[in-house]
Amino acid sequence: MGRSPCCEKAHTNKGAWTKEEDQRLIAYIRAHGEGCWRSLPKAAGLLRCGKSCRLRWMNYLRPDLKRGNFTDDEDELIIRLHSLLGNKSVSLPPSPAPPPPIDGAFINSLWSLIAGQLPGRTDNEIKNYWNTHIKRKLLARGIDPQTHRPLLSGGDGIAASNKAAPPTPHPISVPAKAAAAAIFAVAKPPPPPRPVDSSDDGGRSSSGTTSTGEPRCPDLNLELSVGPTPSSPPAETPTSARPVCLCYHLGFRGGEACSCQADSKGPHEFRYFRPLEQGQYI
DNA sequence: AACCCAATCAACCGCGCGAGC
DNA sequence: TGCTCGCGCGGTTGATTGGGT
Repeated sequence: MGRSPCCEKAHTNKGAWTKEEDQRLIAYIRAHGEGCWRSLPKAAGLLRCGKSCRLRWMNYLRPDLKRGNFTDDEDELIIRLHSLLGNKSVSLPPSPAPPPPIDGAFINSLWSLIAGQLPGRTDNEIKNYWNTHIKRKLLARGIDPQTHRPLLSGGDGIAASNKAAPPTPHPISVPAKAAAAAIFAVAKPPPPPRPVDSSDDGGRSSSGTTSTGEPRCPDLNLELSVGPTPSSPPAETPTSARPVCLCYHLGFRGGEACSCQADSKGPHEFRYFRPLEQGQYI
């Protein structure tokens, strides 16, 4: 039997969007908000597939998108996050406690997770950027972009490294979503439904700058932690459930990337991540 | 000026997942 | 419990652009 097509393909436009189509879509979403993508094209008078409308809005028309080149900070963050979440699985040592429940709307998968840490960037944009720029950058550094391990000299780069150093079997390999659930005990709730503001700024304040306009060290909200939900009282928290910030593991120090601070007893703990092995790079 | 090729990125496609019935 | 539907993700395609010859 099979799935019904997502739209009536015979009567939909394909290819590049025209200005008029963009205007129609923007106007409709401003008036009615996002959602109901399947019925949106008809309601908005667009001869487009609902998926196509969603994609166009998400990746190009949203008012809070940041355009322009990626910064070095963004580059490095993408690399670090990819090294942790890449290849659709993340390795976690055995943990006695199951991962905390987590907001599924906020925790998605690889590219959207990374996009979630880069305000104003979309998963599609990051994915493209990864494939076109960062892969090459890592290869130039002698790092396999898939495994984040050093490439072996000689032979054919990636293939050689994969042959020689297949991914180490890890204690637990979980799909990205489950891994994310374990990693990201989100320190702030998912953003409220974005009010579709007619002002041009429309939420752009979340795009890496503070209200004063100064850059917020890539406003990464990198409070990646494992532990109780933010509502849990910080005091009295048993050691086994203490929030674990991963920004330290990601290489950030002294609150570079998040507002948390290493306590006086030492750096952040990162209980749920195996420290890098010798010779393993992020 | 014309052609070729690589890089870039918007958009498409197929599929998986979760919610609702 | 199984099915359908809608959403969203990752992989891929194809048009466009820019640099080199």
